[in-house]
Amino acid sequence: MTVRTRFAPSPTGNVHIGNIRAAIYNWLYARHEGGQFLLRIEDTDRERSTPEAVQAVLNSMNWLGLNFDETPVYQSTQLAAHLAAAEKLLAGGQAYKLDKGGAGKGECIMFKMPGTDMAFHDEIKGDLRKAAKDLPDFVIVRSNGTPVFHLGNVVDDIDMNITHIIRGDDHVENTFRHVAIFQALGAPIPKYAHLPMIVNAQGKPYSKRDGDAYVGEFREKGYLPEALFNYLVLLGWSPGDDREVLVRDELIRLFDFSRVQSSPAQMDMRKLQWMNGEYMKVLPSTLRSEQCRAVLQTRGLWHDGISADYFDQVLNVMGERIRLFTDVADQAGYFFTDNYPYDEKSVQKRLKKEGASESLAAIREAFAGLEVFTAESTDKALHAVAEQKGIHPGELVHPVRVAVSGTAAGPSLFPMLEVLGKNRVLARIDQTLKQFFA
RNA sequence: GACCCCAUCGUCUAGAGGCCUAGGACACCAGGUUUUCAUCCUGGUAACACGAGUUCGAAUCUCGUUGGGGUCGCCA
Repeated sequence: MTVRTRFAPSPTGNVHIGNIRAAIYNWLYARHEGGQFLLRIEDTDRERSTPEAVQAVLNSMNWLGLNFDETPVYQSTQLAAHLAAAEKLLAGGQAYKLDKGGAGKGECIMFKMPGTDMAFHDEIKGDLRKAAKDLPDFVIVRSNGTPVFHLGNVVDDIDMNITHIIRGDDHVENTFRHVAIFQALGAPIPKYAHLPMIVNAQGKPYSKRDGDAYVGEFREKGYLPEALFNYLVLLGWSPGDDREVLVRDELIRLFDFSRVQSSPAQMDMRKLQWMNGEYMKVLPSTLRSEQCRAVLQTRGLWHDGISADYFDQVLNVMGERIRLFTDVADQAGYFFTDNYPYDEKSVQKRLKKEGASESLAAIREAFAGLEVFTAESTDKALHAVAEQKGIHPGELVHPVRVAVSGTAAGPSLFPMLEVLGKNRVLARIDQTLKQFFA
């Protein structure tokens, strides 16, 4: 029998990182086994389900490359099947009608638990059991005639021939109920795997307040889907050796429940960033520049005057300093606007110094006289000035860097000057002289 | 509160009784390279929650304690 897994999100907002990891594990396992990965939208909570939220789910999955097989099932269309199952249970005596009273709600349909102790095997947690007294009957159809989650969930899983249910830890308790329904309906019981939760930096469950918890936010912050995918897989699973940067095909080949952790894991944004850098290193340059340009556009730093050649040079000179796409705006914005901010600390350290203005002025003169303005020629010119003034080249390098970029950190100075070009460099030195030494 | 689950460096983890004076990665610190930053190289700090057992021997097995988490809806 071929393995069939599913991701069954309820579309009620953004896609949480914990949910998407469950989706990833479902996807990985199905691909590992050569089976199918299905999508079911559990949109029966009419109050909260919105088309936008459904689209958010689809977007997140698509971004991460979680392709699904077959047509997605919208749970709201399965109402008749759910109610038919309830009728069957009623007819078989495994369910009964009851007026639980209160607020004049009328009769609902209760599922009758077997009345015995229950147990099921979890692929990650091992054997889980529960005493009969802790397994009370529960509502499967509301008094208004609509099916409850437990019923719909199980009926749909039967309908979709799901063989493995991989979901969050928070469903462990539900599983006893679900197993009972499978049995009552005469359906084979799927295998279960409950994933530990992902907690925030305080070790607490993620809440709305925690940023970074939604898939879309990682995308906006400039992360690569491959990096997030790799990182998330490693959050709760390891291949058993020391490898960490594993491409998708390797993950598919290696993934296995026996190596899934059973304790909760914390996100470490710094490690995620490191991993993103690893993937950034091997990203084809056309994709890299496409994404970088998109960031500049949304930040309002892009304009038509930026030539493809200039843009290429900037990205080239920035090199591996761009670990996130947003770094191009955060660290290299001065390449795209003359109105760049001066970093206060850098100014204090490199400009507000004895002789800095004279040095800048001297360099400006030397640069102005250059016929060709390249990394080599500016390098030569700067060293000549240093020698002439009898100072260390660094005394000139640093002020020039801060003058033309506003910051003390950045690419090698001379290649950077070449990219900026003579006109810009001279104008920026003038501007700096005027602003800080006038 | 009841029931269930979990517990190795700051974080993610390796470890399925002797290979563990506990390994790797990120982060951090120090040094080297780089006239800045980053990269890169070298080195370093840092953990088996606690207590009893079982055993010749326990991070690994058992029990307890403590701490954390999940669930207890006519939400999903």
